[in-house]
Amino acid sequence: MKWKELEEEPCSMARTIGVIGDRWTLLILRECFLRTRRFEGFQSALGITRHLLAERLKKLVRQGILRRIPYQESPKRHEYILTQKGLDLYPIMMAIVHWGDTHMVDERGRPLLHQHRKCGKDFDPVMVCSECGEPLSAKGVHTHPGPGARSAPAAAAPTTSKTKARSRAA
Amino acid sequence: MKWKELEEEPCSMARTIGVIGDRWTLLILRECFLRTRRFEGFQSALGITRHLLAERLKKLVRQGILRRIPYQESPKRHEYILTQKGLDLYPIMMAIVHWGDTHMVDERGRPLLHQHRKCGKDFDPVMVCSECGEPLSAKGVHTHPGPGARSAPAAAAPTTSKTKARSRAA
DNA sequence: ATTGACAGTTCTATTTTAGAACTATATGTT
DNA sequence: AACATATAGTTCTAAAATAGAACTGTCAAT
Repeated sequence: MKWKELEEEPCSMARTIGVIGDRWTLLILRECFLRTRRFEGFQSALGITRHLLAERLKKLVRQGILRRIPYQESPKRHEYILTQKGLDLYPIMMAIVHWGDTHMVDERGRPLLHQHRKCGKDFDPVMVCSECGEPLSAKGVHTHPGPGARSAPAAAAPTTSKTKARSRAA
Repeated sequence: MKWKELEEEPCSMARTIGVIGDRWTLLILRECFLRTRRFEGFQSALGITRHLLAERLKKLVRQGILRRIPYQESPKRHEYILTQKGLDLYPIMMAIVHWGDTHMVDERGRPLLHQHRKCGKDFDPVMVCSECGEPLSAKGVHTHPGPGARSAPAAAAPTTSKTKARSRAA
């Protein structure tokens, strides 16, 4: 599969994965949320090759996740700042961190704690239903096709090639 | 960087990314949550090469995210089922889908809707503070080092190589 | 005049992934 | 008996992505 295609699939997850679903992009975004803004900052924090870093930053800017803003003239220098679209990735980041905190920590415990400014306490992120406020779990949720679904509710139109992907929505 | 190292970094995000942070793994997990269980099911739903699929499934089993369970003898056949550790990835999946629903849908709208069995309504996932129940945003949260932090709060011990990554915790 | 900071670009070597074909075991069909 | 089908892989080569290092260009400071 070419990863370009991913962004056009009728699946919100596939599309999102097409944009942020690789290791370096995710790590770059971590740095963004930790307030790194400059090329050298990302490079030295991550040990990513300069080539790939330049490439990924361009992609994130193209996708509207980062904005490239000049912070000095002569020589021209820019900072990379999260847009609102980028800031909206926060729940994904928190969910990833929380899973790691739950399943991947060693004896030493969590590397980083999160304090909610509003209530002042160290917290865990909890995902709840927007309608009733109750916590969500895989088993408590039923998925069904929405207006953007590609195929009829039941069976997807079979494709000709046997190795081609079936159409699958999410 | 070798991706093996990632799993040993003092950062819950890096460790998690080391396990699930690549395109195919994420898409395989999507299928798991959509109740795909068998090799051929994953293969035809995703169009992934059989080679990579076998490789990724092995890794997910090794990581305790999937369990390989026999469903028939002669010839021996197995299904791949999410463990609790795997089911705990649900908030990550939902967060990814929700971001896509918000920022990546076309005119047609969302491909898939989610209904909360408990309250019966179609919902969006909302990430809230475990302590006060208020919604979370990047700006409303302050991070600080926890017991597993590698370095002193301020500066990390500098590594020898200039291209080596600085230690960074999350 | 030289050094250093910053933000890249360019190059080759290595690793990963794509794509297709092949293996193996058992069942069902002609 | 011979052949096709289903399932779950493995093996192979070609193409693409990434690693690692060196290089470019602009300006400030020494």
